[in-house]
Amino acid sequence: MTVRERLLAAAAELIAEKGWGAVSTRLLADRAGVGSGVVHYHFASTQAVLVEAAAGALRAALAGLPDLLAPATTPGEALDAVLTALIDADGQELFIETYLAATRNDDLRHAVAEVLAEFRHTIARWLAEHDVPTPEATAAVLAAALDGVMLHRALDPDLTRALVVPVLGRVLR
Amino acid sequence: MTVRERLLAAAAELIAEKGWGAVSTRLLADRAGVGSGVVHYHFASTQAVLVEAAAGALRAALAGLPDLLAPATTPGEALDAVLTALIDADGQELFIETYLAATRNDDLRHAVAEVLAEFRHTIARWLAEHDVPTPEATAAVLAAALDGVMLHRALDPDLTRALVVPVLGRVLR
DNA sequence: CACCGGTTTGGACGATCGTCCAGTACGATC
DNA sequence: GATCGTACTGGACGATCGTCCAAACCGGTG
Repeated sequence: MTVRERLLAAAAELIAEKGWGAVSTRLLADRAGVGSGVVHYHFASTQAVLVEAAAGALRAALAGLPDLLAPATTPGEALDAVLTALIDADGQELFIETYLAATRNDDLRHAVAEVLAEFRHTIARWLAEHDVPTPEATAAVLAAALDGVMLHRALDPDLTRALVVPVLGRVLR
Repeated sequence: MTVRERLLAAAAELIAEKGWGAVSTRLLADRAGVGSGVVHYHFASTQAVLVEAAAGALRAALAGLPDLLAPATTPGEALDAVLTALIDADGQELFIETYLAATRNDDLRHAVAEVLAEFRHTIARWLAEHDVPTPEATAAVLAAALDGVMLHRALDPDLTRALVVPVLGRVLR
């Protein structure tokens, strides 16, 4: 793992842990186990590290989706698979932080919009193949609902998969 | 409007505008049109202003909900009313910022948990009165889904009320 | 061995942070 | 008019911020 990669990994951890606005150059370097000056050797600015790390984490999460969705034959199975993956991901809060940061940074906004569009498209394709009505609109709302569940789960662990799937499953009928 | 209230109003604006971590003492005082020292005269710390402002905004939004929900007779009408109120509120991003900050501040966490529980309860009561199955679980998921829609709307204005209501309405049947 | 380009270090710089406090402004009370 | 308590101002303090840079390090080449 190169120093550059260690910095990106540290950034992803710290955004989720401390919040986007609380990740500083030195905190980043300390977590990566390097001197503080190396951040600006590999990146143009501290913000640039955060943006690249966040966009990378989003794309990585998206990459696993098709394989996850393929074996599901019923809406309940599909929902269950996606939710499990999202809950297991350590980056629950990272995603939310990234969405908020994207509203204030144009580079990040474009990256997030791209990933989000592909996420919706992947979901919509599965929905269309399984005869769910209005697949595009359903996918858009489902993506939002899933992120909302992630957000609320950070405050209320009782919002379990077993509770969410039956209710959200009604959307897919 | 007292200086104390002006500070709280400024805090609510700035959290939504700049993000929780980027609201500083002097930014707060400037927006409220007062000297920078007055913040620590009325409040114990800058964080305390943010917490009180955020909790107050959440409670204020919750206070209008019952009156909003009362005239609705169908799930579609109820959803439409709640979504309209949320979208019209200037504080879309304030709520999300507050949720994230609550994961890192115990005082705020308790305040948010309280408001969220009452929000769910209000929704659940309406659902039970209109014969929607599993009203408690449905209300919990609906609350999360609505916040998710608010979050995605900040990035994609195409996620309109007209698109969301029919899809999310399926949850209420 | 000397030398080199890429990598890393740790500290300097000015700006801004949260907090604190001596001093000012001002209506109420005597 | 003198005194007082509350509300407020603006600047001082040390800490930390992002950024930059001179110097050190280090494997590969002459």
